Amino acid sequence: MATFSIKDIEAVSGIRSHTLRIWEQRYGIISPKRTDSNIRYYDDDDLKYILNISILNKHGYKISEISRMSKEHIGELILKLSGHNNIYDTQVKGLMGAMLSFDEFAFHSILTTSVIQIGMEQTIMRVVFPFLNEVGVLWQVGSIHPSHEHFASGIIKQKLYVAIDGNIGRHSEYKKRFLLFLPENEQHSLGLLFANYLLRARGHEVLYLGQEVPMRDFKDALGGHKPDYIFTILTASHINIDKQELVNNLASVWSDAKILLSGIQFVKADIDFPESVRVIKKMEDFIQFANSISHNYSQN
DNA sequence: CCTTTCTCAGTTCGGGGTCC
DNA sequence: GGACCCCGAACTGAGAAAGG
Repeated sequence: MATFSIKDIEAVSGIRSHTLRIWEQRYGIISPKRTDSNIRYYDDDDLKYILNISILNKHGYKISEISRMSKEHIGELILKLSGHNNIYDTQVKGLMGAMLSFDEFAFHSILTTSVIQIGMEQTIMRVVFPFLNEVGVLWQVGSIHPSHEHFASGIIKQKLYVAIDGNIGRHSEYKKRFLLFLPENEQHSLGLLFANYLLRARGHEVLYLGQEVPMRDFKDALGGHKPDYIFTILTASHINIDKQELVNNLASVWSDAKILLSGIQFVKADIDFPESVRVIKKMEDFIQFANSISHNYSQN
């Protein structure tokens, strides 16, 4: 079971640490365990409970009122709120709680409800990415296990696969050909998968090679597919790769294609980008680009 | 109806301890 | 040694209740 410092709780829940202490003192609302030197630490259940309290509090419930509610009642109210409004923070906190308790049903239903309410794209942009951002905060401070991240990203990927499936073969007359891949050792495929979905939803043809693609296999795929665009993402800082060489290789390997690069490692890299290369700084920019090449596209 | 008082919730301050 | 944590007390602001 993971443990969290009061600072971790503050970072994830948005509740200031002194406020947490005063809640504890005045309302006995949470009673974290203490180290031998009297420092508070919180477990998964505590964090989930605090996230729920924070949601109710933001929806106007008084803290004194919440302190008198049973955990079951709080759970019921949260489920109601997640289902009946589209304030994204509620969904983000809900996903966090579901992840920490490995509650697959809750995780699925929050995502599904959101997709029904605001569509797949907005769910990814406004709920999933902010959620992953918060996971990243906990990840950096070492407060969650890899299993939590795998659990969450597994379900999110599953949702994306289903959504992608629904668009297979639906090509528009203005379709462009895309080749999507991740360089060797780059593991974070969610962004690429989302790009796959965005493009297919707009009627483009996508050859999705996924992660761990060696350059020679990549070259084999090019001849058959003849892409108009090649898109890749590089985010992981630990990858020992010559980025300039990778960029040069990509620019020369299929000269008919434009190269689209995204991910922090390209965005902040000190590289000479050939003319055919375009760096996409944010996912919003990719969506804008995808819209600009997609005639008559309207979301959802 | 307006002012005063009370209640609630969050913030600030100061002093001391713990951790890295 | 500096960042972080703990605690209690006092302060602040908003809103509700009381009362003249």
